Amino acid sequence: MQNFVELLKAHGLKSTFQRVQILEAISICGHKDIDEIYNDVVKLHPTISLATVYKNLIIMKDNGVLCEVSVSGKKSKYEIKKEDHLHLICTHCGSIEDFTLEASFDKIVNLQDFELQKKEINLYGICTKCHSQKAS
Amino acid sequence: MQNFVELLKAHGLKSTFQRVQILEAISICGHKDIDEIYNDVVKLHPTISLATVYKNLIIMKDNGVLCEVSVSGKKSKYEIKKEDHLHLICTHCGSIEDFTLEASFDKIVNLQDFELQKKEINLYGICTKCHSQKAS
DNA sequence: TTCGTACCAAATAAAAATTATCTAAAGGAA
DNA sequence: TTCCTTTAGATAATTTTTATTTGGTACGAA
Repeated sequence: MQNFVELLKAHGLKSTFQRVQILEAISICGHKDIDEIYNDVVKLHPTISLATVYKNLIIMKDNGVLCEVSVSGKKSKYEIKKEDHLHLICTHCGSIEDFTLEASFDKIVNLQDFELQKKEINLYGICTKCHSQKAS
Repeated sequence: MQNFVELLKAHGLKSTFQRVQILEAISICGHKDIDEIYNDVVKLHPTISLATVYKNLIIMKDNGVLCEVSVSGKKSKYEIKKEDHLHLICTHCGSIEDFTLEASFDKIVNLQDFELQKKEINLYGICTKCHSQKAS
């Protein structure tokens, strides 16, 4: 359990009951999509609006508190930002497990007790073309 | 330029004008989202319905003709299925470049003339729990 | 304290995206 | 060609996401 009040302030965001509840909900299992988050928070705070959850997920993502995990064919999951890591995503039950390792990719794949079906590696950044345009 | 008629049949799908046009549109730049595909195809075939594009993307994905590339914060892109590879996604212009390499992850990252911001590695498969349930 | 400002939540409303339904037409095999 | 099955197109319905409006609350300055 982290101190989410401080986490929010450290990123320049006001700490509100709703934001802390959203972060609490995510931290329970590490990854949740918006419906799971809303369903969790609404139990503790029945008047919360789904739009509030949308807005706060976006603002917390933009300010580096959260990361969005794009999952093929499903709604994005959100996780509290931490160092880069792998996601082992089960195509059957949808569970996501984190896996931090600095080994080579082949090593990772062979080590796992996980029936691998698909590897998805996306590197986000600024491409050469955009980089040179920014400089000029 | 591939023979998309044969590709479809090889995956047990009927070859229709619309499906071939969708595949042609994707193959031009390698990755397109649904709006880009629709805008391309509608020029050649003005009566095509957006729902047709949706339906065909899903069916061609389910039958292994296409892959969905989840892009954080944007609509999924679709690509014609091939061997696993990296995606270099520019957060500025949205361009996607394929990068096939069997080197270690660190090597890949350092080699690139690409200002890396975020690594997203998702491995899809069947987790241990689901695997044992299927066996029983 | 009393304003004024800024930010936020909630409640709609609105817009956008996706899926379902139904009928006519096209594809593929005999 | 003929038949059967699948698909496309049109439309409606649903779902998802975003925008707008209103009211509340915290904070600082006067």
